[in-house]
Amino acid sequence: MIRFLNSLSRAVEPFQPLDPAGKVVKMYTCGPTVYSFAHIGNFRTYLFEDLLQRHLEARGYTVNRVMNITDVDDKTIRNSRAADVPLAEFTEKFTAAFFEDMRTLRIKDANVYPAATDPENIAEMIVMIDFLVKKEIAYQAEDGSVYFRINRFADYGHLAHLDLDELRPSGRIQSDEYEKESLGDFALWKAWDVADGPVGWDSPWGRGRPGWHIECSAMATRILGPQVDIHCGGVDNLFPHHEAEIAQSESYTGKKFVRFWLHSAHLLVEGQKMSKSLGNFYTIRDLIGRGFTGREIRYALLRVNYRLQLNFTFDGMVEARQSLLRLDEWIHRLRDLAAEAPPDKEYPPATSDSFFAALDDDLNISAALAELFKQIRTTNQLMDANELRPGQAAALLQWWENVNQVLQIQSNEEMIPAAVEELLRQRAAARTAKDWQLSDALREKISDLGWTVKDTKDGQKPTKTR
RNA sequence: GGCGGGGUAGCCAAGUGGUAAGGCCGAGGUCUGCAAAACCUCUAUUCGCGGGUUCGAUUCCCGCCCCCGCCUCCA
Repeated sequence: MIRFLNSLSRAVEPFQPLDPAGKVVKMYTCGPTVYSFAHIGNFRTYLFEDLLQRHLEARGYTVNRVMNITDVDDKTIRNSRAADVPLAEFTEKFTAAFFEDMRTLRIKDANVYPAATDPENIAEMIVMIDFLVKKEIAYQAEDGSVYFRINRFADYGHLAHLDLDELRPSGRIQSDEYEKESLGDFALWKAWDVADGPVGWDSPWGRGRPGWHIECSAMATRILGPQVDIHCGGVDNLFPHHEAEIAQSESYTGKKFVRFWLHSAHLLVEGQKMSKSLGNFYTIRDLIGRGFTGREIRYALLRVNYRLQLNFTFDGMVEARQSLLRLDEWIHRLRDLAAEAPPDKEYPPATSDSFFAALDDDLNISAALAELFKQIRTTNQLMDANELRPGQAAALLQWWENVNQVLQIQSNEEMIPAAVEELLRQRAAARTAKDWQLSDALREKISDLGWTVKDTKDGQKPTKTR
C-alpha cells in the first residue's frame, strides 16, 4: 500500500486513485514559467514528480500526467519586451530549452503539456471566469481586472492553514491593488496595461490576459476533469497558488478538486538560498558546463526525500558521482558473470521487493537507496568469493532493470573511441613485454582522454569516467 | 507575530519504546608489477540542550536553544 503525506490533511494517508478500477492515476504538476532557463531548484521538483510517477507505474498504475507551460505572465512579457522579441517567439526558445533539460535529466514526458496561451485554454479560462462572475463569486473592479472574492469561498486558507484575518499586508502588496474589495482577492483576468504591449486577448471584460492561478484550474479541469488524484508542486506554490486553484475549481465544478496534495521542499545552495546576486544560481546547463552529467545531477537532486530541504553542494555532486561509479562497477561485474546465462528466477535476492516497499512509504528514497546498496555489497562479496552463479547474476540484472526503471541512473554505455583503442593495444603489448614504465605512461594518456583502465586477470578493462 | 520543516558520525542521511540503515570522504589490510575496482577492519557508548514518564527514550511528554522556509502571483 502506497502512502503519501498529504499537505491537505498534514497526515500520511493510504493512496487510492479515484478510478473505480483502481488503475489510472490523474496527476497534475505545475510546470515552468518560460521566461528564462529553469534552475536546479525547479528541476528538483520535477525530479520528485518523475520519481513519483515512475514509482506509481512500478506499482502497476497508469499515470495520466499533465504539466502546464506558463507562457504568459508579468515576467515573460517583461523579458520578451526587453529582448524586443514577440512573446510567442521568446517563450518558444525557453520552452525548447526546458524540454532539452528534462531529457538531460531523464524525466519522463507528461502525457500533455498544455500552454496557457493555447486558444482552447484561454477559451476555457474565459468560460470559468464568466461562470464565477455570474455567480458573483468574482467581480470586475474599477481597474478593469476581474478578481476572485475570497470571502465567497469558505474553505479559502484551509490548505495553507492560514487564518485570513491574521494576514497582514507585506511590502509586496502594491498600492495599485486598492481596487480590490478585499486584500486577499486575486486576479482571474488582468486588464490590458500599456506595459503589455501587443499581448492580450479579447474577453467579456475587455482586452486583457489571464491571471496565473486560473490557468492551472482551467487546464486541469479541461484535460483531467473536475477531480484529480494528485497535484504536486514546490512548497512555495502552496499559498497562494494552490489555495487559489482550489477556490476557483471547486467554485466552478462543485466537486473536491484534488485528493492528494504533495509539495516538495526548496533547495539551498551551499547552505544559502539560491540567488543570482549570491552567484550560486545554477541551471542544468551550468552544471553540464562544469563537467557533470545529467544522471549525476539527477542522482544528486533525487537522493534526499522531497519533503526535506536539500542543500545542493559541489561536494554532494562528487558524492553522487562516486556512488554512481560504484553502481556501474557492480553492473559490469554482473554482466561479465551472467554472460548469456538464463536468469535464475528463484534466486531470492533477485525477487526482493524492499526497494519498492521503501518507496511506498511517502517515497522514502534514502531507505530505498540503502536497499540497493545493501544488494550491491552482498553480491560483490559473493562474486569476490566466487559464489555467485551466472544465472543468479542474470537474475540480479533483471532486478536492477526494474529498480532502474524508477531511478533512471544507469550509465549510457559509451563506445570506446578509436584513440583509446589504439592506446590500449599499445599498452597490452607493453605489458606483455613487462615494460611497466610505458604501461603506466599509457594509462596516464588514456586517463587524459577520460577513460580509466583497470588490469584484471582477464586483461585490461576500460571505463569512461567523465 | 502566525503557520510549517529541520537539528543523528568529517559531510549527506534513514530509523525505531529495547539498545544507531545506507552513501561519500579518511586510516589500515587482502588482492595487484604498481595502480584501479572489489572486499574486510576501524571511524556516533551516542542521536541540539535540560527535565519528566518508563524496567528501558534518539524514538513519548514538558520547557529551552539554534537553523531554514512560507505569510498574496517565486519549484
